[in-house]
Amino acid sequence: MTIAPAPRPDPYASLNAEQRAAVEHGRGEATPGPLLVIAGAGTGKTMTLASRVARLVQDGADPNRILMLTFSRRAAHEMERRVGRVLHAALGFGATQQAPSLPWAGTFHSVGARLLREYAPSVGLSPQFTIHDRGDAEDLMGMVRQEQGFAATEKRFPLKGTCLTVYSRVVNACLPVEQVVREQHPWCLGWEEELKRLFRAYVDEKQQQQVLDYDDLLLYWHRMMEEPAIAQAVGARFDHVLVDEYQDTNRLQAGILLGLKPDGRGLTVVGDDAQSIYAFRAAEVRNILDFPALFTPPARVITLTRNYRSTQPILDASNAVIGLAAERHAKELWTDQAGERPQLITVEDEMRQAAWVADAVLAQREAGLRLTRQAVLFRAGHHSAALELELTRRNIPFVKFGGLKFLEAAHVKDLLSVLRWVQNPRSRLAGFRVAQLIPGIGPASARRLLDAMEAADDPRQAMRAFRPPAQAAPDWQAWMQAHDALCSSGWPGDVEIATRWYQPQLERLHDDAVVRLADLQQLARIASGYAGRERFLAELTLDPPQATSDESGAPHLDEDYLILSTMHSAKGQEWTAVYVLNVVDGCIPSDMATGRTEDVEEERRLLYVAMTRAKRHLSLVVPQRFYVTQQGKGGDRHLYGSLTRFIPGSIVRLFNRPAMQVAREATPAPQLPAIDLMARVRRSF
DNA sequence: CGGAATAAGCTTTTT
DNA sequence: GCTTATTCCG
Repeated sequence: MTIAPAPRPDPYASLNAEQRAAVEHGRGEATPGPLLVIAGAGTGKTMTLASRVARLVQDGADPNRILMLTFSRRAAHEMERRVGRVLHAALGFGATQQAPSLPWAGTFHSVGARLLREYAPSVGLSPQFTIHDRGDAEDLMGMVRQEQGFAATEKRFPLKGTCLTVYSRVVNACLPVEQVVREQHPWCLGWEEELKRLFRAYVDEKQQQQVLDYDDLLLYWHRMMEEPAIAQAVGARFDHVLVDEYQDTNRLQAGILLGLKPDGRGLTVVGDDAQSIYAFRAAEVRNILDFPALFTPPARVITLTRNYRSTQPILDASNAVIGLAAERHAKELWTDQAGERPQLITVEDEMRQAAWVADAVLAQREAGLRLTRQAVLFRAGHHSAALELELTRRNIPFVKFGGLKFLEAAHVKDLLSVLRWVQNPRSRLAGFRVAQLIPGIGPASARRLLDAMEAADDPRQAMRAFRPPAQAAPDWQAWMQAHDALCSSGWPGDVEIATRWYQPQLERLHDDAVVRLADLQQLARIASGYAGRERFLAELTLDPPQATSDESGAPHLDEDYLILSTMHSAKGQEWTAVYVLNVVDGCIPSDMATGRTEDVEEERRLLYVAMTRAKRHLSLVVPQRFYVTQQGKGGDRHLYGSLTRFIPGSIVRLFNRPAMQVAREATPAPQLPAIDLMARVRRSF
């Protein structure tokens, strides 16, 4: 049977004038000048960027020479999918033909890792380097902090996590230690010299061990681009460089881009200053505000304001919230879609909040809206705890984005450390962790072993020569056998060997070994999808599994499930119905972030991002009383919350406020959960 | 020296 | 609630 060629619809037909201008910018020129697209929430940003890439390829650009940088891995996947789709249509391919893919699409960090590995020999870096995630970096900082004697100072020295936060900001914002401490961590004033000494030791340690942390991936890339010859060579590999979510880039990233394309030709950046929510990670809004003036002639600026996602009442409320922001690129989103007003729901406490959301979700589902089209958003990972319990109780499947991580569980880190130590015997961190898993070996013996390995030319030989304490001898023997097997085995059998060695330690150390073993089997499944041990270790750090589901087991992909997500992880996503939890001062803005006005402004944008995720239904929930488990002194206590300062009286009128909460408070009768019995009966078949 | 038990903080968001 | 530093015992 032959398939008749489908009539080819113009893939660009649905673009509006501004989008089309962005897509066609510089067409016909060999190297288009720099372009900045200011794309408000829901204005078809991804579509526009994908169409521009497709247009370029269709006009003859080589996909291998297009660098597409995105902020998150999730966005990178999405972009690749969309580009593929537009290209597929544009080139008139049949159903079975593959559109060309973009080999250089990824996050700054992953592209950086790839380039660094490639150029490692010419910049004095070991191509074998391993990558530390945040947890590893913190552990290493902790080790150095201990070794330098800062753990036992008279006055309390900043904790390892704080040290790493300061260090990370120093690197990403390109600022001196003094300024970061003064502006971000004033309670650490007085420790500047010690911190600098600590950071020097930390850097030495990383180089000694041949590891890079997240910040290094950008820092080394940036430093590499400061060498004109290398910058020239790297820049010449790419005809077009496109950057998504430009408002979330930091100074290092901006510097990298400028190194790649000093005159801006071939450079396109897209973003929305109103959605800048990563200043805590040293993102620099000025990057996008100042972009046009970096070049002569200045970059062209195109602004997209027509919203295709939400209804006008949702936009009115969102515009009003962001309208009170101190400084921004003025733009008002508009649409021609009518709809209901967003809701402002007041409930008594977090329990009622969870019950209300569960009810609302089920009601929407009964009305025909699949769970995957609904999402619950919140400021911090733990804000969803009560809701998760309620959902589990009611058997509503859900998947949670953001918050706790599979890779951070102790047993998963143990197993990964085994693989990493074998891969890179100079990794002191992995070694320290693994060695102490062996019964009879503690910090002192581990240190002796690692010192010997560090001093040796061949660290593996030093390990074999190591004489452990007598009582540890049999277990050490078992480790060496596993180690040697791992050195000579193939992939993905490695994971099995490592697990077999680790299992007795797991059972000895943890009461819930069975549950944890299941996680390791999960890890083995993930591992089998990678080409080899090195790739697995490198990519797992940069592209960890993003969603974790509750312990009752991950829902199958074909099942319907509700989305729970932090507001940060919700960026770039959209759902038909969105519920925002804890819209209360103290949660949003978080009381961690009410110190400086910039911080409060970022929280405002965060609420704006959350609200603009909604297509048709938006509900903000305000519990009047919520539990805090902070500030240890008096233990847990209730706080009486008031509606967030971002929705003052003048804005409240843009919402519907059902009076139901009054009835709830006034009713002395015990609260019965509202259930849809009919629906339950139907569902049981 | 190793390891368990006890005491004492801290608690956002992500690559 | 969960990690980190100290203490004490084998």
